Amino acid sequence: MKLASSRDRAPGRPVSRQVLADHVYEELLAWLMDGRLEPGAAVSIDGTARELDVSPTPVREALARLEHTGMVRRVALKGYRVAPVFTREDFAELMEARLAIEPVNARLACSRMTPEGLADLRGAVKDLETAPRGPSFAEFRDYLEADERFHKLIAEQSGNQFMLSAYNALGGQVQRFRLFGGVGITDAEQAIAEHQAVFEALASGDPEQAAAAMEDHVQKVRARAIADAPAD
Amino acid sequence: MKLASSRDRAPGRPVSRQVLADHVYEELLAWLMDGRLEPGAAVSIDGTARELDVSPTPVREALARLEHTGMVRRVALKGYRVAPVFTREDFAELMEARLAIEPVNARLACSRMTPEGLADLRGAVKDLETAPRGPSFAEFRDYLEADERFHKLIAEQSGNQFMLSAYNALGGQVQRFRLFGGVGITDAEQAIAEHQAVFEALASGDPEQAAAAMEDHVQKVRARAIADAPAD
DNA sequence: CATAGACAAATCCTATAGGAATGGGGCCTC
DNA sequence: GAGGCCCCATTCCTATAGGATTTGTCTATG
Repeated sequence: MKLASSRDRAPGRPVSRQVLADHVYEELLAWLMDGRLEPGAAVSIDGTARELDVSPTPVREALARLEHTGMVRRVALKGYRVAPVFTREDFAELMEARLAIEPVNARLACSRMTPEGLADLRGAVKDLETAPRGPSFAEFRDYLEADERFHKLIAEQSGNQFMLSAYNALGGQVQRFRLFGGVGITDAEQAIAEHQAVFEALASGDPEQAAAAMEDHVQKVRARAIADAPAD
Repeated sequence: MKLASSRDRAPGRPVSRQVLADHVYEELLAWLMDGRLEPGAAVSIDGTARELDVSPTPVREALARLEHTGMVRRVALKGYRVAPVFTREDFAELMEARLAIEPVNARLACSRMTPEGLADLRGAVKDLETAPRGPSFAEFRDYLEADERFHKLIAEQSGNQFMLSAYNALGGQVQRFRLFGGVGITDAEQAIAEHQAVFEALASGDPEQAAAAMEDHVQKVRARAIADAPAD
């Protein structure tokens, strides 16, 4: 594979303002979410560099950033590995944390919601409704993406950089993908209804109602996931 | 300055299992907390490498990790800078986030508290009481360290890796140091009393009481800080 | 057959070198 | 005198090379 290097761009074009390490970072992120890198698999620095046709230096920098997100783990002098699979305990902890953080985000976002923010949220809900949700990963990828975007938009609209950081620390983007990695979407109808409820609560302008709707949603997600959890 | 390289160790001695990038990371962290690197100051990769007598590669890796903590910011092709100073809005957002996260941590920690955890907390409170708190940074450094340790211990004792990540995402360790950078400690007596209250609530084993004590503490910290906030 | 030791390949880690971009200072032009 | 242009020093960014470490395999020995 060959990444676009900053050297390759045509002269005069607006510069990309992005360096190779950033491209490598996003490429690795895509690999993780595509399931191309399975949990526990080793991520060789030199190997990845050869694969992407870059030198190990930017790969090293990209992995250093990824490590802090929890998606890969590093052991000194041994290299990087994709973080291990989610256990039931991990899932329970994640939901506990989401219950602590996301209703607060909804409450804050509700009181500071802009028309543009509402429009973005409406778009995410729409995408959630129309996204295909077949059994294979490629088919429900868009669904999960819209789900994640909905929650992330609320975190951003909270207007609180630390709440956004805390939300991001949950690793929502990827944890979500990995959670359903072998399961598929079985609760789309209910989940969509709950997202609509959250959206309407936000649109209504009542912060407490928004927080309650979000809490209800997360709790129901937890209940459904526990009900048909895959074996560890 | 010269960092200990893995090459320097005597043969046969147990290997350090730590690489140069880790040393650089911790050294930079210390610089940030010592105030040796002021907000807004540029952190040159090559310059830092020369200063620490290492090559730029491990410095680059260390900075990539630091960036994700919010302590330094990177602009592509321009380099790293220490994150700008806290504004009043930043502070308000931080306290809002702490109010959302820390009482939950206290509640969880209370129900899962171990005797060892309680002993550690007791030690942190003791250190808080006995730490000097003079006007200069070096003098109240230990005080802030004990304060931070107290809250971090509770986050760890929560037994929830995601709540701990969320807490760390607030940048507690450093934000705290930077907050009081030019102010000094003026509320030690009240703060110590509140920490003792939180500790006793945790020791009592009543999760709701622990959460309430923590919420009370954070709200009072906010109130006091707003009262005598430095000009932006 | 099991185990310990040695060799080899792969990998990580660091240093060095050089191309590329940025920022500042001086100079020229209008 | 003001504005624009060019040059140069500094710094970032990437590639390459080589030493150090780990791991798998193979062999020899008890």
